[in-house]
Amino acid sequence: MTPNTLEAYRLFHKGIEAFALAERQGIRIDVDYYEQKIEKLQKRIERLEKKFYNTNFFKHWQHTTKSKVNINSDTQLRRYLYGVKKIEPIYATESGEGSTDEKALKQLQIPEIDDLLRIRKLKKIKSTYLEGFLRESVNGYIHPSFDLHWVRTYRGSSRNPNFQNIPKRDKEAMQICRKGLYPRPGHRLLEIDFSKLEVSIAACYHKDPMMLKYLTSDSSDMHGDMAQQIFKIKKLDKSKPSHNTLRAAAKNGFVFPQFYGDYYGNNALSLACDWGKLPNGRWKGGQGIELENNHLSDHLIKHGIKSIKSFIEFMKEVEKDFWYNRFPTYQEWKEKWWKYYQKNGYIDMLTGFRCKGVMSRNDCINYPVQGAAFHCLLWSFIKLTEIMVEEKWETKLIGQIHDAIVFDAHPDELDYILKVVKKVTTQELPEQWKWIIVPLSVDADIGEIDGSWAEMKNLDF
DNA sequence: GGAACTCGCCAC
DNA sequence: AAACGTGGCGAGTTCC
Repeated sequence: MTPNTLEAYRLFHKGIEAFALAERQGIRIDVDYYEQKIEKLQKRIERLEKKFYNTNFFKHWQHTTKSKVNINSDTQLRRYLYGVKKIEPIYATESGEGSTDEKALKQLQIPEIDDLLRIRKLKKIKSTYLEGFLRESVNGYIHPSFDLHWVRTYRGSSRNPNFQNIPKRDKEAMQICRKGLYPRPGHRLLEIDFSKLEVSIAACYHKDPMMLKYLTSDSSDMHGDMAQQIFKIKKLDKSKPSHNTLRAAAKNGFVFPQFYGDYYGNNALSLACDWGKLPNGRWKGGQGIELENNHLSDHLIKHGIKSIKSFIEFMKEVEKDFWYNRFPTYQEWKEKWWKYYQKNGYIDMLTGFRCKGVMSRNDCINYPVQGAAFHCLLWSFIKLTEIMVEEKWETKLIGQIHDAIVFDAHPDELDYILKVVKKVTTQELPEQWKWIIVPLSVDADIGEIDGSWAEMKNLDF
C-alpha cells in the first residue's frame, strides 16, 4: 500500500505536516464539565441498574447462572437468551453466534431489555467519550492524532481520542459529548463540510449522464425521485414532513446502501423494519408513518404490495430499474472496474494512489471513490493550512472528519476565512484536479463566541 | 497476566 | 456472481 505517483506521495507528505500543526493546536475542553457529567451519568447508570436487578427477567437470569451475572456481558446475555430460554435469535453475528445488538434485542420485545439497552447507551457515552476525553486532555486541550498510514482506501484516521466518531445524530448523546468541546477563549468553532462529496467523486469516475444531471441541476432530486418510486407517491412534496421522512428513508435505506454495494433484499427488510412491520415477516395495515389519513403500510397494500415478500420482489425491480435504466453508465463502470482488477490485480485512483491485495467486488467499487473523495478534503486542508501560516491567522485548523474541516476561528477573521475556504474548495481544487467534472459545494456550521460544539448553527455563505 | 479475539456502536 | 465500504475503541472472554 503506497502512493503510486510522486503527486500522491507529495499530497500525503504535506498532509502529514498540515495535520501535525492541527494536532499541536488541539481542541479546548471543559475538564470540570466532563468530570461532573461523568459523576451524574454514573449515578443515573446505578439507578437504572438497581431497577433492572429488581426485574423478574434479571432474577431468572441470575437464578439460572452459577456465578454472579455481569449485565454488561453480551456473552452471558447470549447464553441466557438463546441457551437457557431457548429463544430463536433474530439473526447471527459474523461468527455465527446469536446477535445481541440493539436491533436484534428490540425485536425480542422483552420490556426489561429496554432498561439494559439504556444502560448500554449511557455506559458507551461515559467510557468511550467522556472518560476518553479526560484521559487524553493536557492543560485543558485534547490532541487527537490524524494519521494517513492505516486505511486501505487511503483515507485518514484519528485516534487518542478518535475525533471522527463523536455522537451527532442521537441528540442526547450529542449534547452530552460535545458540550465540553470548545474553541479557544473569545473564538468560535467553525465546521466546513463538502456536500454529497462521495457521490460527486464517484461521478468523476463513471461519468454517468443521468448522475451528472442530478449533480448539476438544482431542480432535480435523486432521493426525492427514488422516494416517489419506492413508496408509490405521485409527487414528492418537500413541505410535508411525512414526505421528507420518506425521502430520508429512500436515501438511507436504498440509495446509499446501493452505492456501497448492498442489494434489494437487505434494503427491503431494513426499510420494512424501520416502519415496524417485522418480526415474522407479517405485513399488517395501520403501521408506519401517516400519509393523508393513511398509514404507509395501508398505502402500499392499496397499491398491490400486500406482503413483505411482495415488497422484496418490488424492491428487486426498483434495483434493476435503478442500475439498468436510471444509471446504466454507472453500472457499466462498476463491471469494467471489477474486471480490470481481476485481470491486473490492482486499481488506480484519480489521485494517483494504487489499491492492491485481495479485494472484493464491492471493495473495487468503493475504495477509489472513498479515497479520492477524502483527498479532496486533504488537498483543501493543506492549502488552507499553508495560507493560515503564510498570513499568520489567529484562526486555526484543528481537526478533520473525512469530508469536513473543523476550525477554531477568530471572530474578526470569520468573514475572510469563509471567503478563502469557498475559493479553495470550490474553485482552486477543481482547477488543480481537472478530473473533477462536477461542481463542488460546501456547507458551514458555526458556533457562538465561546460556544461549545453542541450548539452549532447552519451558516449561509 | 497479557495477547488476541469477538461483539457492539459511534462517525463518515 | 454476489449480497454494505472505511475506521477507533471499550468491555468481556478465551487462550497461552
